[in-house]
Amino acid sequence: MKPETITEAIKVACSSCNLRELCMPIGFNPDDMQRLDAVVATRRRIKQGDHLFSNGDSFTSLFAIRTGFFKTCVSSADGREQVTGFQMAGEIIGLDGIVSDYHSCNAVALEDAEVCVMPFANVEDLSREFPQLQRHVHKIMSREIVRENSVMMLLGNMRAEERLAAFLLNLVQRLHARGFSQSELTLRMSREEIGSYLGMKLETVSRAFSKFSDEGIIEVKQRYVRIIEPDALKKIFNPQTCA
Amino acid sequence: MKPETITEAIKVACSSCNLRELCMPIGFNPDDMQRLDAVVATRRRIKQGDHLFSNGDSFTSLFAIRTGFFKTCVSSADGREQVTGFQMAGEIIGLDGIVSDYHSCNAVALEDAEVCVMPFANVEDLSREFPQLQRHVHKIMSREIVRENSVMMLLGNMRAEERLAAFLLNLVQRLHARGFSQSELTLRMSREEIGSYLGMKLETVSRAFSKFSDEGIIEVKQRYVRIIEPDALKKIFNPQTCA
DNA sequence: ACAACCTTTTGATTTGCATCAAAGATTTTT
DNA sequence: AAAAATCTTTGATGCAAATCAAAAGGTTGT
Repeated sequence: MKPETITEAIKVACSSCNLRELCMPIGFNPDDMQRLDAVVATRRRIKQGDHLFSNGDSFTSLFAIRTGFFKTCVSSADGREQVTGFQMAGEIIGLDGIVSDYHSCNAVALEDAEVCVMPFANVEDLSREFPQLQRHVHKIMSREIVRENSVMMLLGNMRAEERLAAFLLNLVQRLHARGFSQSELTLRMSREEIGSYLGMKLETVSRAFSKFSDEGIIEVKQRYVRIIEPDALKKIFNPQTCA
Repeated sequence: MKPETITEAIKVACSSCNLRELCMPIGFNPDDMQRLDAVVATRRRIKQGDHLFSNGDSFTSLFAIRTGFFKTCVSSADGREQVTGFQMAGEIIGLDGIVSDYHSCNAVALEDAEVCVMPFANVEDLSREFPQLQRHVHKIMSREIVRENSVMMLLGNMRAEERLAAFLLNLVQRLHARGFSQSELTLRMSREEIGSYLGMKLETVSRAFSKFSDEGIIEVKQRYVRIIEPDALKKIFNPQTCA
């Protein structure tokens, strides 16, 4: 492949993924845009199952997912694992590393992936010059805090089926925002990983899938899921507003 | 009280609380320090039980707690409440509001409190001038993300007694960092609020307290708690490393 | 000082999910 | 293409925590 072709491919991808919001906040002139490109130092490919970073690794960069799908997880000292999130194209991972200069979680590719490596020093330098970039970095971190707040609500207050309904609705909504179907998805993670994220065992996840399927709310075939009755899912997740 | 006295009190408080890390990152010259004081616009007193901000309020400022104790919590549409954190002097609340310009949680004073109001526009403006302040703001947000990761581990993987042990150890450690006792504390929150934070019912919290007390690990008298055997608590929280 | 209210503790019972177990389904390896 | 490994489903059983209930302890208001 010619270098020109690669560059072209990059431009197309950046302008069509959420990453654009980080790399090129709206309202920049071409000169600024060119300088903002400097935030991305390199690309990195990660094979399915490989770690992008691990607990204890020193922190230098944030990563913007170009393609692929990741999970982040933390481990307790006695080996229990908690999946803290699933990330897809356009999302940023590595924010956990800023506070102590080393990562406190693992980021594992659930399928072959490519990320843009953004050395955090670059991000900070450019943030001081471009208030829009600065604001954007702050929003990304705040968004993650708010997301985790709602996961705490799930884990602390919701029952198994409510958790799975919320999970499916969230996943399909994010996929839809990326141009995929509102009703169909292929799960990139196992029942066990879903369970770890939602604080339940893989058998319970499987049973909840089967229950939804029996009720005609979804169609499940292994990792393929089709949402037949989105309103029923919303009602399970939140009995009040959809009653 | 004379104005001079107030100013003096402020200086003393700022240099002795964690807030200093935000207002005056280490290594600044006196001129810079003076400009950094501009980040704090005003003070605000909040009475016990009052809201510092509520879900839906428009976001303009971060708040640094000078004195007092807060809880933050989110509510589901059908009224279930999840406490997402307890905050004490020197800690920053309001980060949830950055992403969408309005708050997505409630901050409630658990005792009479005073906060420094830091208009976020000021924070961002000064961050662009002072890389140390910029770095500090990033670290504060990252720290919150990492904290929430570990709460997810608690909620997803730990049993009731492990959660309460972790909670007590975390509380006493933060109090100790503020000059309080390593072994004694007075809880500012009810059993119900502890339970909401830890994903369990108030009766379960009470039973776990009683169990620890029966085992001689702690002494409990209502909201007074004395930690008699910190190592036993650590062992409950994490069976492996302290075995 | 008393009444009203709220919080905490403790006991009895229920239940949702975990655990244990085993059989299919799917993917990977050889 | 068979064999091995992994993932998923489903059933039977057990248990930790929720729920229901009531009393005791503490706080607030008049």
